[in-house]
Amino acid sequence: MGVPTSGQLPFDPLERAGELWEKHVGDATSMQLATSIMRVQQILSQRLDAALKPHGITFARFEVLRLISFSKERRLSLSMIGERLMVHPTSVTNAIDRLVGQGLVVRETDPTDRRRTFASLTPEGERVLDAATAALMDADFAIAGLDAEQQRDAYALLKLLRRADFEG
Amino acid sequence: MGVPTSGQLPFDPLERAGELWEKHVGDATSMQLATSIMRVQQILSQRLDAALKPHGITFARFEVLRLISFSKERRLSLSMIGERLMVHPTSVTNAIDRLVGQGLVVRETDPTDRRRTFASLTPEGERVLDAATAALMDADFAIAGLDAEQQRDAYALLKLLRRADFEG
DNA sequence: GGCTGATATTCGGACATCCTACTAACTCGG
DNA sequence: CCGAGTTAGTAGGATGTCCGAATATCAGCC
Repeated sequence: MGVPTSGQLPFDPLERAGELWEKHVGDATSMQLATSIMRVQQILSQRLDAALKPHGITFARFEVLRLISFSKERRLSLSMIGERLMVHPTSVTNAIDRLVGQGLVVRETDPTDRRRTFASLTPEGERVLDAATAALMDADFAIAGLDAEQQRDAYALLKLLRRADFEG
Repeated sequence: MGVPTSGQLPFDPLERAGELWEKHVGDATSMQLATSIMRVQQILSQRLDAALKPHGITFARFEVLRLISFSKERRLSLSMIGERLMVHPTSVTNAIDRLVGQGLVVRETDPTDRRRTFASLTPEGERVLDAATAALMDADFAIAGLDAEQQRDAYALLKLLRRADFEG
């Protein structure tokens, strides 16, 4: 099939890359971790999107729906969504456009500041969010192979890499 | 600026998301790790591409150049590149198209199997690869905040998540 | 030897992300 | 009270990734 997840290779390509790097360049520790993070994200993204496919959304759109549903007034400005998800404003516009097109979200202009646009869930959006949440929990968020303690350890280590981005 | 890396938030949005998830849904461990991986990849990708920008390539293209240079005969078929980097064949075609357009790589048809296409580095490709490698090592592959032991720990944990994809 | 199936690559389309630039609207100081 | 600067959102373009489908070539079997 040629699909990246088919994995016919009899060895771990990242281990191989590390050996070659050590031989030709030098210490491979940081290179291996950086590359590893890129690969794992790719794998995870595919698994998560596959789990959500029956519900017609992607993980990126799921995160938007979830964030809106968690807000106190059940609506959020697009800029707030961008800050919380740490994505570019244009990415939010793109996601909201699609969600509106699917009938899962509606845009409302803030009367007190007409630059601002709120996004809120439609009843259908609520239903899809609930079903998608159940599907992701059922799939354990594609985190297979790590027990709860390892998951927390990994989270703590990755948090150190993110630190610089939420402390200024 | 609205840039995702500017981070004006006084709190960690992933911690906040975890608290809300625990309150409204349930155990947040796997959700937090999955989301964390997505975010860290995004941050890393931006840092790595920024470090490579002066050299005119992205991290995706850097990986292709590096892989070719490590091969025994200093050339690789596109399918081999896709397997090793665990990306879709069309992604390889895309990357090679751009590298050829930049004059860093050349395509050659395998005379013994005319379905196959080899990619090899041009002298300019070698130069750019060396300079890019130095830039990435200088930036420590954007892995700031983790010492060598933590980096190896994180790598080992992430490897467990990848396992299913290189063992069939 | 030729037909069927597998393999290698490419084409076109869909998504998500970024960046730069633009418009509209708000804020604040003189 | 009005102009300069800031903020919110969107438009257009570039990258990279995936998928499905098409093309070309090779391999094996009868």
